[in-house]
Amino acid sequence: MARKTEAKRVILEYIRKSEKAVSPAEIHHSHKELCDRVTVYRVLDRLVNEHKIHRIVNTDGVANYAACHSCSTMHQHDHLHFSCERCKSVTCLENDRVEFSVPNNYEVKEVFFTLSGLCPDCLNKS
Amino acid sequence: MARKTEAKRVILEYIRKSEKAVSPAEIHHSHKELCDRVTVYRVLDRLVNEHKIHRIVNTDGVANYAACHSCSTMHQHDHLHFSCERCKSVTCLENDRVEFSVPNNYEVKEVFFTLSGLCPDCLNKS
DNA sequence: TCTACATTTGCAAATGTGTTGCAATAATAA
DNA sequence: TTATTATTGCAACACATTTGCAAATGTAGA
Ligand SMILES: [Mn+2]
Ligand SMILES: [Mn+2]
Ligand SMILES: [Zn+2]
Ligand SMILES: [Zn+2]
Repeated sequence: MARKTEAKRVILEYIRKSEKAVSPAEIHHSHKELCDRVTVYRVLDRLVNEHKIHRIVNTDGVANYAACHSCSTMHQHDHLHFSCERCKSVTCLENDRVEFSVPNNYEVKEVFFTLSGLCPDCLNKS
Repeated sequence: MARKTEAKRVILEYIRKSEKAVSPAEIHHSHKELCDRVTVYRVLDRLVNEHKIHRIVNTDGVANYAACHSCSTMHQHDHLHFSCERCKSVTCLENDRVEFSVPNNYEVKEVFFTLSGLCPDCLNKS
């Protein structure tokens, strides 16, 4: 049975309050006293398994995590993600869905749709 | 000015002949005497900049590379990719295009559409 | 063909992300 | 309260990718 721990509570709260998806390194840097770096990874794994957050692999290969909004029994994330090439931020575009055809003979379990370029912040500054 | 080197020629040829996208590690393992591991990375970077190949980040964060077919002046890859969770293979589904709406206030430069699950080979064996 | 020189390479070392083993700690069911 | 077991910290590991620098090499121009 899953236990309530401070690390889990604080990390989930942090992810839920964040505008952007966050990386394990970001979480650890902003909560140095909370727990070890390894614990961050383990807490994130648990939260993903409990459908509280989802994992987005950035275009540079680094994992980022964002809150789930309607994934009670299974993950359902067919929305777009935006990866900024300048500030490296990852944003869920929850309202932008994507249409595609499932290829023959493949069993699709998850989908990852990511656009990259410049986010609104970086676009303003340029 | 870009130079013709053996490493570059052989690596490009290998990628073009491959059915699946290939990782730097795969390239190096199958061409041990060709060049150093670091050179593989550098050659791949150059080939991407010259629009000869494109980079696909697998769902496990590892980079894979596949040949470009019509990217003379800039990369244009709005096709689907499939990432097999069992054998880790990455396949370009060049014929499967994706429809999406460009979000407001974002400047989109590249798109990455990846499905994950089981590829035909692994589906057969299960 | 020869030469100058920028590009490319090898090697060693570093960085960064993520994982694993194990003993100590702490949440919670009973 | 106590027993059970999930969770944690720490050290060590695995692996992908990058960096610095000196040596090698491709090629434009003499
Ligand atoms: Mn999302
Ligand atoms: Mn492709
Ligand atoms: Zn940005
Ligand atoms: Zn497969």
